[in-house]
Amino acid sequence: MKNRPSINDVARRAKVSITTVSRVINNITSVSTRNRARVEEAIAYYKYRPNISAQRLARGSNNSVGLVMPGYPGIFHSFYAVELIRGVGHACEVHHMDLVFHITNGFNPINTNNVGGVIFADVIENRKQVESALASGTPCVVINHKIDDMDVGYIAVDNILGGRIAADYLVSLGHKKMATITGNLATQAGTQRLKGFEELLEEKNVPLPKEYVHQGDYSRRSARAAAEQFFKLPNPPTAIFAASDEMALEVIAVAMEKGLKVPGDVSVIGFDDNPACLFGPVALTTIKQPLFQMAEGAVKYLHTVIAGNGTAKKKTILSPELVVRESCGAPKK
Amino acid sequence: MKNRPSINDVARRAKVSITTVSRVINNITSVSTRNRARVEEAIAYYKYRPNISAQRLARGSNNSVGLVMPGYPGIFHSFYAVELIRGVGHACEVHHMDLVFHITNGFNPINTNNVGGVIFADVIENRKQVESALASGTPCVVINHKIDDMDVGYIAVDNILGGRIAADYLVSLGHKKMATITGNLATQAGTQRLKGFEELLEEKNVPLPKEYVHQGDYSRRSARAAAEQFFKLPNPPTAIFAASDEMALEVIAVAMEKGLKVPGDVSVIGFDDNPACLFGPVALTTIKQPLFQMAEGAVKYLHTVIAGNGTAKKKTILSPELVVRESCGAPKK
DNA sequence: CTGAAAGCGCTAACAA
DNA sequence: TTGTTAGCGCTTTCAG
Repeated sequence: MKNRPSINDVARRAKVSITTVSRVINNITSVSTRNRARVEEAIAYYKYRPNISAQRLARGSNNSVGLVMPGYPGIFHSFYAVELIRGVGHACEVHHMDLVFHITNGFNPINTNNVGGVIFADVIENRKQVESALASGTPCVVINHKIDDMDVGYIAVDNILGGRIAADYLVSLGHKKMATITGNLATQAGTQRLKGFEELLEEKNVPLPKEYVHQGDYSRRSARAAAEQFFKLPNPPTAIFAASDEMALEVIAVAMEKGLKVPGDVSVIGFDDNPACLFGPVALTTIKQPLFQMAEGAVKYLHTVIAGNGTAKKKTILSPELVVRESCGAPKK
Repeated sequence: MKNRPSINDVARRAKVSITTVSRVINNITSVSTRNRARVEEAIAYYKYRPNISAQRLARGSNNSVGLVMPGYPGIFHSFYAVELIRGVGHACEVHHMDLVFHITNGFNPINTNNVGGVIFADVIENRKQVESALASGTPCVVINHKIDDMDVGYIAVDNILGGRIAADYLVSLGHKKMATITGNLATQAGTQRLKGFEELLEEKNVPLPKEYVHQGDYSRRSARAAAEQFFKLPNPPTAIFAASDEMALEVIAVAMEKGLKVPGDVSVIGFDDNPACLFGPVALTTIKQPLFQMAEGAVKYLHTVIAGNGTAKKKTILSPELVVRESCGAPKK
């Protein structure tokens, strides 16, 4: 079927030993220019590419990274997941690593046997998986979830700060009645964005009544339910912080259906900085979270750990950033 | 670092030869119950998992599948891509195959060296990649693009039929002025949905003036531009067929911004059956395309080809289906 | 700077 | 039903 040229073919044609071929493949300098040229010629001639399985077997190490995504429904329809995949995919290409995908229910231990390292895209109920991966000696890094009680790398955004920034901005605009639609509270990002929001409001002595906090799950559907609740309230909020841009977009949609103006009647602020925010009827003000960079950072981390050279920073916290566009304004008098 | 138990450890503990261990790993029946039990005990004891690189090297075959996605901007923000990834990921899990990701610019030949087969998620300007993958002896299958002049498998939906179904439904509702926003016309799906739409209209003697055809690219942004054009026309259409649900959703959004009722003033029909269609202000009527199944089918195809047993159907065409919800009605008198 | 030789962990004839 | 033996294609000592 597939009958590829092997290192032997190349060596034969170049009239050198396979060792020499191996040396040029691996960029080892101690090869004479003459031999190097011959080998390169032969490689080109055969369009030779080393067999990775053989390399891995011989080297005893594996330069592929597993990306494990929690498989809850809807995860794949989120900007979050998709941006992560893009970022990880891109970084893997840059570092010449293979990307292997695991979509997990969170329970079965994932097979870390055939990857050099694994990236967990958030950790929800799958701590066990991280533990067992770690136990097998596989380098791990988790994205967007701080874990300080395990010896695992992470790269996360400061979600508490994100919640605070949102609240602070709204307060600075003069709002007194601010509501929030949380993310999935099973995720650390969800609880922490809420926490930051609450914290800052408390510091500013702005009350946050229970009916102003609606538990969402990052989905448009949950945002719609929440928004409808909010607008039905006898004393509706003048500003809404949604824990994801997709939810924020849905809030705007609901508001417009009800004949409310954004930001005239109600201000809306999101979280993510999803490019989709630019194209709706109102450009969304949001908290930018550097997802793509987190993904890249995770790959880089594994890359240096697997290569075993240099030291990789184990715990990284990135800062979110306010991006002001059109969806927030001062409250109506 | 990673010092895994090998087949030797297992054999030693079970007091059998490594061959026997190999046999139980590979579910070969000719092993006595006693030995099988011992081996299983040893495997459990060491939590042994075979080294895939070694298996692949020894077998000379590779059970991983590469998924190559065209890397044009926005691809990853589309329902299409995401659904495909989900489907392929799921099917790979079922078949115990690894999924390796390639995001390609369409030009560099993709490295098929380390995969047993490759799935092309559509083919745009990357025919060359398919050719070279095929030339290297790698089984290939392309999704959503019929290619009859190459010896490659495909699994596609009948997009011409899809366009026809949309037009037919609109006509049956009594519409005379129907417009369409096409998909990216560099994709086969884009041109064929348009073709089917045009075809049927012609058969029914309904004119399709040039200003009723707007070239889109599956993105919300392009749909917005198109919709604004349509609604500005002195004689605007009473129904719009968008080649993707995301575009259809945007058309509805624009319509509502202009104070038009859907479906009262304008009917909208999409393509995909994206679950997001259920949650907007108006549930979207659409043409369902079985993306998830296409993805699964592609994996199954490769699986049987790689395993080399049984015959796999090389060319598969699936039918799209009309899903009636709320966004289409009869035209206003 | 170069090559011979010994594996990496596993599968697959082939014998027994 | 079992084990012996040769590799799969590559890296890596170790001599030269």
